[in-house]
Amino acid sequence: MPLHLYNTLSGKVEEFAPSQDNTVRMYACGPTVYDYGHIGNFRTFVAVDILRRFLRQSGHKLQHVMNITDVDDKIIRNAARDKKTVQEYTRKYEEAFLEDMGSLNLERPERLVRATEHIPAMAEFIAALEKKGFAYRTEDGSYYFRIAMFPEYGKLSKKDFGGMETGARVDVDEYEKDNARDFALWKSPKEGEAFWESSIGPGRPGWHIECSVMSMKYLGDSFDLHAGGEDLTFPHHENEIAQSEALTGKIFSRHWMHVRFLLVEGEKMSKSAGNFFTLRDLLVKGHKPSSIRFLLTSVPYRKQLNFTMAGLEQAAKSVERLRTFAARMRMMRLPAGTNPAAQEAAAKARREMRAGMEDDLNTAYASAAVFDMVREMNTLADHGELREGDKAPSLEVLELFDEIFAVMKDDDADKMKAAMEWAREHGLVGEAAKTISDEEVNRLIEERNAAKKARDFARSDALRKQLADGGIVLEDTKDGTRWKRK
RNA sequence: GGCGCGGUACCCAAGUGGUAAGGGAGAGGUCUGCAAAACCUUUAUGCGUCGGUUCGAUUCCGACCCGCGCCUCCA
Repeated sequence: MPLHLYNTLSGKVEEFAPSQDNTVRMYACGPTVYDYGHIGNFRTFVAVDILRRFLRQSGHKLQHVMNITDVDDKIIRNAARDKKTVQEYTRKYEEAFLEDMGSLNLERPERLVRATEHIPAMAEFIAALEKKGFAYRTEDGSYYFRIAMFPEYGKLSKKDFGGMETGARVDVDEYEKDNARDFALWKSPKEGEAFWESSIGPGRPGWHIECSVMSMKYLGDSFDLHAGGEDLTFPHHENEIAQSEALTGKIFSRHWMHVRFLLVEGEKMSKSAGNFFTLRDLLVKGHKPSSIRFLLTSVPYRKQLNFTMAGLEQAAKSVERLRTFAARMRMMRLPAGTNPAAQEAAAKARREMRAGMEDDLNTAYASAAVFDMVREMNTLADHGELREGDKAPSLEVLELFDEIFAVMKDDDADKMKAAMEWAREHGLVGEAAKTISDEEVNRLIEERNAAKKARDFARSDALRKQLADGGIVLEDTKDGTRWKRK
């Protein structure tokens, strides 16, 4: 079974496959770097990451382009306010974004491209549109796209713009435009704000043109998939289609994927509602990046996800269950051989996980398949029915799972520590709690085991308490002591 | 108003025309020096409400109620 994905353009779930070379050419709208990324941004980026990881697991090659929008009205305004260049202003947020991607185990797209480095190409693109009659220049030197020339306008967002004709009398509030719906391709310079010189005059690019130009430059006139948050469907993506298809006469992107917004504590996230969280806010508050990633993946991308602190706790426990199981499998000493029941449990999990992902990236179903296996293996292990040869297949299932979900590796502590250091540098928090090094942990565990052996339980419990105070949780098993960071 | 999505146990959530996955939480139990982990049992005759189609509907159709999103360069 191949992957089936919902396509906003057709409004249906369709089989998805790259059109050439087994390489998926995809473009995802990236961040506008005017601030730190928030949890809503990251739901979209995590969903795209899940897609790309699953495509690769399915044997496809990837050519994934993501833009960094480092020029827009807000950036230009803020940069002017702070008396900085646009580049100075955006660079720190761009770096922060890349760091945040790392925290959430988001893979780097094959290409990350900055809008400001493609301005000449944008100007040329606009000039070509003007030549074909799809764009016009207004008196102040701005350029607009003439929607009336593109009858398919609205096909992505399913909006009806019928009856809009060139010169038709509409309620125009911006008198310079031919039609109120015409959108800006290029904006003439404003007093005191940054602008670029170009072949079509001075100014700055509109938002939509950036994505058309960069996607086509690196992926060709037509490519396989374009993704973004649901709010981008209209007008952003609709406008990209109009610009690109007007120019080339070819299909722009064959497939459109839109990720639904998340809610925070049941409400739309907004600064005024007090439920606005950047990724950094959460890390500094002590939430693990793996919990955040797991919560973000736990609800399929087309469903609204209610992001709550309780949900974060639950996600943390779910991840812990999987990690504990993996550790148990690795440590357990078992008799040689295999158990057919265990072999089948692993095979089934593998099948079901794949089936779930192929069904429009049903991450909830896929992870349920893994949890099913975990329970069955644990039961067999408890009953002494697991064999040495059963470990590898179950660990392989976890590896396949983690190629996509990427939450198994316990590197949360390091990432959180980095976030705390950042927060401290920015005066957002006081001193971080002391952490115990791995070496120290192992030394204390040895000391405790010696105490246990001597049946000095008071001493051993004191040592465990000491470790617990440092956030280290111990588990004694017959094959030795396991530990993890809380 | 236009377009669209959703309402499943205490919470999150999958799913199907034939009788409710998974995770978390709660309760009881097993194991263990204690703990942790793990396992077992248990928690929806019920899937927003009311009708209809059907041998049979949570799943299809209709109406209604509730929540939410986009339509404002907010992912």
